[in-house]
Amino acid sequence: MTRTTIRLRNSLSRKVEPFVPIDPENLRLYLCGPTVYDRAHLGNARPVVVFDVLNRLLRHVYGAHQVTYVRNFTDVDDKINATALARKNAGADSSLEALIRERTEETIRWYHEDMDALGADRPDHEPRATDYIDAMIRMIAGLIESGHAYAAQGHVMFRVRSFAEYGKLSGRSVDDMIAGARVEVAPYKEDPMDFVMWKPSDDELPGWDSPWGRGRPGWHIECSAMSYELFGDSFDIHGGGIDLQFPHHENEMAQSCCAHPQGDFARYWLHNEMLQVEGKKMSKSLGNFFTVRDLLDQGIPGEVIRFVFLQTHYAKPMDWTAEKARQAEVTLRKWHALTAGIEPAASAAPSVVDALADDLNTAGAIAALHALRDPAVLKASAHLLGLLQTDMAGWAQTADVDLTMWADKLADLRTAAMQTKDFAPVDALKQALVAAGVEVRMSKAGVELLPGAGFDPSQLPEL
RNA sequence: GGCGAGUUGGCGGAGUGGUGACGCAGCGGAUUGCAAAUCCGCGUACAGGAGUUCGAUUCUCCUACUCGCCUCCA
Repeated sequence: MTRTTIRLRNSLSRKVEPFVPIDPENLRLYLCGPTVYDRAHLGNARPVVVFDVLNRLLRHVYGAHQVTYVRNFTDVDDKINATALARKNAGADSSLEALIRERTEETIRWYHEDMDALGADRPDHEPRATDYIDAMIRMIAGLIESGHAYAAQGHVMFRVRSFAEYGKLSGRSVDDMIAGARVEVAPYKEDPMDFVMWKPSDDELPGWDSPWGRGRPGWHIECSAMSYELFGDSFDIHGGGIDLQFPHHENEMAQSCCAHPQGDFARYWLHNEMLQVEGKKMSKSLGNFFTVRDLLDQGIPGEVIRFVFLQTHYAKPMDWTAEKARQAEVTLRKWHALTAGIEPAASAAPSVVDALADDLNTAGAIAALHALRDPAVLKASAHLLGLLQTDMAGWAQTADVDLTMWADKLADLRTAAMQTKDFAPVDALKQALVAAGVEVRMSKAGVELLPGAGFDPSQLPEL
């Protein structure tokens, strides 16, 4: 049996390439996770869902135990520090370090809740930057030793000019970027493009002892250090939002490739495009900024959010609209009803697998799902996309309320009305039931009442 | 300024060098006391221009427009 060939768009080559794992028995997947300073906004969820599907596909093709999925938590960050400091100044009776830990713990808990609601499987490892400070220091020290970095005024900088490939991932040249003048010039920098790997901390900031004094790591080094500790000097796929391509991933690559020149760092880079809301960039200033939790609290099920995400290919900008959410809900309700109580088939439909293998064509996979006629196959295939999972079906389940009394009453009124030709009482009860969210079906065979989309038992009419 | 993505019917969107998916909405019909649900049927869309070709929505070039990233940011 030949194994499905997965094709992926590799940011490094800017082409869709066949995916060939380094070791088919040990696939390694790294996704840049969140900085845990606050609730995840909707855009944060996109790479999570994209990678969740990739993870499912890889496990489907290579075997569940052959894939290791890592997603980090960035818990060293000035916004976290600021929150902790604010709590300290507001009279909190703990150390700054404890307040920071408290803030990151609560944010991670929220993150888990919200991503779980989207049906995203937890990664195999979720390393926290603060647990890998030693590894970062080791890597930085090594880079200084090999001449790729230098210490100055308590900082350690990466010497961008020492890495000939710098700019390869994001398709830009160091000279062009300097010409663009969007770089910070600092006295401790040899070159304006050099970036910080380690920076000093004052007493108001968390810090760790290092050969360069008490300080904290720059942003990029954590992924380099953690991926090395967990995966070694080469791994298969590294992902994140397209906005991370530069500078974050470019810098990671520079650090890692210089620190471990014998390795490749990441073979394939997968970047998802940005999210928009009703055709516009999501931003606080436009007032269209919201979190995953906001949507969930509005009663939009996580599965619906997931479906909307998957309708757009990850490499295209995705537009979140209320109308899409509405349509997604209709479709999912239909499928849930179709597959309720049905055992999923042994394997997913080839049409769905093929669509996903083609650079994660999730929209094509959904199209293929629509074409499936066998509910068991539909269910199994939807599972590959993380849809129609039983633990997510709760929202679509029809409320478990016995409507027999109302059905009987309606049937009686109808029978009587057939004689008297006065249908007003029938219509009155029917409308009341519809208002309560009940779907009313009357036919020659009799009356059938089904709880519908907005069913609210408290709105049922009195008898 | 640098880099990149996109433009398919009312909306969302798949896909293809030659019989124009699918979903939602809409319309007509069957059915129904009326509806709902269901079933049947309908729509003649691929930004514009030039080129390659027997033939292009699908390939090439140009133009227009939209959007994103380049700064903490997924």
